[in-house]
Amino acid sequence: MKEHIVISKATIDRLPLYFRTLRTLQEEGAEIISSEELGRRIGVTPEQIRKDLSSFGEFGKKGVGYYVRELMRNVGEILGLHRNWNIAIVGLGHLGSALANYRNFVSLGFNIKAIFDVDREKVGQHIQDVEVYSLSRLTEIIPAKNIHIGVITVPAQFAQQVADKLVAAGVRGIWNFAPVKLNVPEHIRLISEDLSVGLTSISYYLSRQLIDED
Amino acid sequence: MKEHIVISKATIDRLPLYFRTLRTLQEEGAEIISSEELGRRIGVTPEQIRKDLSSFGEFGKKGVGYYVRELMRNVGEILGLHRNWNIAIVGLGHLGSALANYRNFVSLGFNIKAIFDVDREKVGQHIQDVEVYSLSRLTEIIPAKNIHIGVITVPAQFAQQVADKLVAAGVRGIWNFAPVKLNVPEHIRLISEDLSVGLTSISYYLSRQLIDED
DNA sequence: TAGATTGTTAATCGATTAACAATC
DNA sequence: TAGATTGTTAATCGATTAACAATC
Repeated sequence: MKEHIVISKATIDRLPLYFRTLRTLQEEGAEIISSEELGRRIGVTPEQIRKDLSSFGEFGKKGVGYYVRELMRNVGEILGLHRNWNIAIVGLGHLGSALANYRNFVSLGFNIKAIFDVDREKVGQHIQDVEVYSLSRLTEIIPAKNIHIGVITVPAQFAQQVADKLVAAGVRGIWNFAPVKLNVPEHIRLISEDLSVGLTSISYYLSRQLIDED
Repeated sequence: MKEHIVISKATIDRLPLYFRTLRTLQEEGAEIISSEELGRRIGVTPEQIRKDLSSFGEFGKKGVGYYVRELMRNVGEILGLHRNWNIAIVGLGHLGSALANYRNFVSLGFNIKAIFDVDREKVGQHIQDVEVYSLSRLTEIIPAKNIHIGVITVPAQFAQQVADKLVAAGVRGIWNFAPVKLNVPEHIRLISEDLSVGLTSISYYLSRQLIDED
């Protein structure tokens, strides 16, 4: 691996797409893939793919292409998917429940180890064999179960305090679905999703279409 | 509005964040906000905000700032949130069900008008007053209910055929949660979310941290 | 008026695309 | 060998940041 190259955020965001597509290809039985064809399947230019991959090493064979299985393994290692990550979901509402049941995460090496909620009715239940704990036990259970990543699916007004508790309890990454800006220390990796952004951006484009059509 | 300026994708993706924050400010009773303070709340530089807004018009007052209510109305209009959009959810699995129950959409002007699923057990049920129809009736119901946007939450292998049906039935936008690249005609606005991207990107950074710490 | 803050132009930075030598 | 395709450097494009005149 090349050590001193700065890898762009854009590249890192494309890697999961490469991984996903390589896995599909592998399932289909493909052994070799060119950047041309891979690009077509992903919706990215072949140059982009070659450039992205080249910041991590030389994975292809000139005049031939990339070996699907080998490239998948390499991209998987770059993404840290060769090891297992323990995650906890905080907030068993509709979204938290959907994520707790999402089988895809497991196949990527993410293991849900705990779920937290304040609702007494939910505490003690099991979702896919994972126990639901009272939020008050978060500080105790996060280190006990060696949780690396916390997923926040609580209402916006509670998100910051949940984030603070997760950080204090020792998680190293937070995946936030509450529509607020969270403040966390520098060393914590925070990714926020806002589900209304996608829909709103569709709304933007559709309104323009109507104007254009006038 | 300025007509001939090309607005960058990055700008459009930030607008929903501006809108969300302005709404919070308004609920807090703030009447005026500077780009400086707004930037702090959103996590964006003040220059960025002024630049973004200036592609649509002059919404601020020099030496003063922006009137919260007025700016919110303007950004809302830019995003097409001043009108109502009818949406349909295809696939009432865990995720589809979470989206169907997500109250936030309603407050932005998105009205869920229909839900489709193949499961006979689910057909006929109601989620928040919205009826669940058999997928076979999609072609009939989309135009009847004047659905503008279709949300795809079916398993990956069925996503393309659902997209085709939605397009044929007349939707103009598709919000896709299935982890596959969908092909749709040029005039259809497609936004794809892949929930595993966020988690995988956290995994990438956490693996690096470990290496750095060695 | 003086202080504050916008809107906009110019400078910088970063990411994508094009081109092509290296080589399988 | 000839054809194909990578890896990489250079050129282009686009987005962000800095600076400041305009003006409330």
